[in-house]
Amino acid sequence: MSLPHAILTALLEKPSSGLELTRRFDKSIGYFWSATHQQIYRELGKLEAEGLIRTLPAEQPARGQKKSYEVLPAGRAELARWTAAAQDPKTMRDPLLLRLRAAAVVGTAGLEDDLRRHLESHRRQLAEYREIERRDFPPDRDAPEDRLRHLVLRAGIDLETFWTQWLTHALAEFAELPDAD
Amino acid sequence: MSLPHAILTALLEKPSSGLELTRRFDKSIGYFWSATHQQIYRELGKLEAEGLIRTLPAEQPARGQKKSYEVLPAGRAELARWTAAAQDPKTMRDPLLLRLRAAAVVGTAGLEDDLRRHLESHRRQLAEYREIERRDFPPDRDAPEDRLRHLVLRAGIDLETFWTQWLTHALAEFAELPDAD
DNA sequence: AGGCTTTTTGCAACTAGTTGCACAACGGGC
DNA sequence: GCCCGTTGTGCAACTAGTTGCAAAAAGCCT
Repeated sequence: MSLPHAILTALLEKPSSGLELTRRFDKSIGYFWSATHQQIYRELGKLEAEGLIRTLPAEQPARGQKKSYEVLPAGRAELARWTAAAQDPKTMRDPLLLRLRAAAVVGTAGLEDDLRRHLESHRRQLAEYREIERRDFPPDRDAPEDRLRHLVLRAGIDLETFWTQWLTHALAEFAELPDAD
Repeated sequence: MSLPHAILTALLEKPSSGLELTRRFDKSIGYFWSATHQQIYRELGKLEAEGLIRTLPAEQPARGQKKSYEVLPAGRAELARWTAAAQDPKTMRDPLLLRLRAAAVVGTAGLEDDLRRHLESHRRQLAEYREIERRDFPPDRDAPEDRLRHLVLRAGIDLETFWTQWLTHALAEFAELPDAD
């Protein structure tokens, strides 16, 4: 049950409307917890019904019929509770590794191209993370919240680094394999 | 839609009953695609209905009586198709990183213990992978299927290595943080 | 033989996430 | 004034995975 807590975190960082949240879930928070706008609207409704958030009383006119939400004390308390609660390590599920295992049985035909696509995409993500690090975490900033956020970003960077290296290695292995299937 | 293909792969490696599959999903295949026994039984039923697998002709089945399955040619073809098909990189979802991000807002109280638990669990998994590597992939074996399976295992080893390092680093940061919340 | 436990299979209900679409409001172009 | 694309919100149906429980066969004990 992480989505509500992802939303609470995002709203604490900055009160937002559903669409703004959706946009923010396409970067930042969404880098390690993705969500679609439908999920977000549904969850906002629930959180409001539970009294963890509320709509900000209307302010600037702007366009549309925007509803902005902010976190109530009960919401902050729930987030703190969840953050501190012990959770079991998630069960791993990686389709790409599964496909490689399958390829050991049914042959590697066609797989190589997709590995290249994945490599490309991990490289792009890595470059983006590095850019964020350069922009948001210059060496002199180290307020506690910054250090935690930087730590999370480092996890992203190191994970993408791992994948680019591993995929590169995998492609090299493929090149050496007899390519019958 | 990976579960059916995980099962096909497992059954091609060795025909099994539902419970045997469940056991195998607790190691090996399950290391990167976990599944519960209920998922597996349901999926076996579907795969049989679709004509991708069949029960081994032993005795007519009844509840509580073992049924073993094997993959039919159509099943192998479907697995080959799926393996070669392009798939988008999965959207990342990691509750632990999310909690760290939340901790930057609501404080780190209580989180440290759970990080230690996770570190312990990743260390255990890493040791297990290393043992499998030692046992199943001595330096002289390199048949093509072995190389692919070894590649997958290397991914597991490197991922667990990353997590142990990152968690160690995170705990070190925590030690330096003012621990008010 | 009678009951007790384990093995093996499975149903049903639930939770979480995805996909496809609907609809209202507003701004801009003509 | 009217169509049209954009912004913003939302419902409904579907797919995938989880949890809790139960029931048939088989072995085990005395």
